Amino acid sequence: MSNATAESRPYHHGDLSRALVDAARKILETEGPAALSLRAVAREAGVSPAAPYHHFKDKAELLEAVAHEGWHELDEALAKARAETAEPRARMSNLGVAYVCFARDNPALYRVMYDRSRDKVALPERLREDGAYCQVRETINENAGGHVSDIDLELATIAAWCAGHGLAEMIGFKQFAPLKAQLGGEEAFLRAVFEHLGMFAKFNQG
Amino acid sequence: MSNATAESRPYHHGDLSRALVDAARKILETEGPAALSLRAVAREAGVSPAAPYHHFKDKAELLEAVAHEGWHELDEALAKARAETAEPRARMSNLGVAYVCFARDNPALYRVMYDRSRDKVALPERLREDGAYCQVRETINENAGGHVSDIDLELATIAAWCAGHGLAEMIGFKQFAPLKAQLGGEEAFLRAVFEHLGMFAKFNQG
DNA sequence: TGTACATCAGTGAACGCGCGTTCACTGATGTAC
DNA sequence: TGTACATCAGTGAACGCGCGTTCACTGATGTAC
Repeated sequence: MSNATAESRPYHHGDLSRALVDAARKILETEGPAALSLRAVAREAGVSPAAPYHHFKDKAELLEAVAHEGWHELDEALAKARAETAEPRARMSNLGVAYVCFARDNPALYRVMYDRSRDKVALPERLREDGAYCQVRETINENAGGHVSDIDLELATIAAWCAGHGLAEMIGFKQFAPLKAQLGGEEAFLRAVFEHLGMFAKFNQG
Repeated sequence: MSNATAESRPYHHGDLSRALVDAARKILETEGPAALSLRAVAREAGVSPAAPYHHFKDKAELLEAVAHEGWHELDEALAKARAETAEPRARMSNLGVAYVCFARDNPALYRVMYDRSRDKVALPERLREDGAYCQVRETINENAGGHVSDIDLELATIAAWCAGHGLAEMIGFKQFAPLKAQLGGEEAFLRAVFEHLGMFAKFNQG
């Protein structure tokens, strides 16, 4: 769809920004982050190497747009998972599975998202009230029945986030294949690992 | 120490393999993984760009050597942390802190270690009985008093490993600074997060 | 409705760069006799 | 102990490559009158 089919493409593209972000994501998922050059993106979008500069200041700005889109989609995936049940415990579990599955399905995008965040003061998802981080925090708060100090809530959210991130980064490791098979699939494996984290035990004892 | 001081260096280096690995690590920690080119390593070691080829087949092989050294040092750091106490619960906690501190102190090396592992069937540390992974597993086994199935032990180890990895990757995030200050330092923050993971609650209830 | 013209969004060639790797070479080392 | 010679471990120049970015340009679009 995004390749240059010399036949029909008009001189003006129509929505090149969009097409460039799509092209970047396609390259990311098919060839990995190392292959993501501005020239490759332009090539994939069927456009000259200079064209992207009419839409993005430089390569970093395009990457930023890609990462931003990734965070947004992660937000949506978590919101969807969270809405599937009203039971706090199950919500938490669904959230964890959804998070890791997002990373599994978009591994290169996921890496770009974090690479772009690493040196920022705030993670993008923290900026919005409906962001992924806040959804996790609110779900933990529900689990605790609301009776938890701000600082404990923050720590628990960080703990959960880190556990999810660690698992997300490792879920693709070939290493785990036998165990996954033994447990009857990847999601069962995921739930079993979360179970073993005994996550949020602190807030779930009552 | 590794710069070319034209005065004294003999034509033959003596131990260029060693010097190249050192140079690579220095670049890694001062300029980050993106700056790690073979040419930069040779430059840092004060040697021509072709010299490394007498010691490593290609760039990948040098990276491999660097990663290998990293895993080895991680093993040692964990062994040291584990030996500091005989109390299983404290051992586990120390192991977690030591792991994350290793990553914090060698962030770029840590990333290279995982980048080199990502596509392998087995993680290097699993291959040796005294490796980091086995140390974690054994400590969890101690916590459980030895009464735990193989599969549960494996799952718990993976859970702990992922949690540690997630925290290790995020520990440097500026985001956490206020919370660290509030808790009285990075190690206190770390221990608090581990505490909130409620890790190994499953095996610690008795 | 038609036309002049400013602006927008492309092109394609070129820039300088650093990279991984190879090559023919040479200086230093060590070993056999 | 001395010497011929094979081997080892460097050099420095060169290769082709893809990159990010800039430049002068031009075709397409939209707006004022």
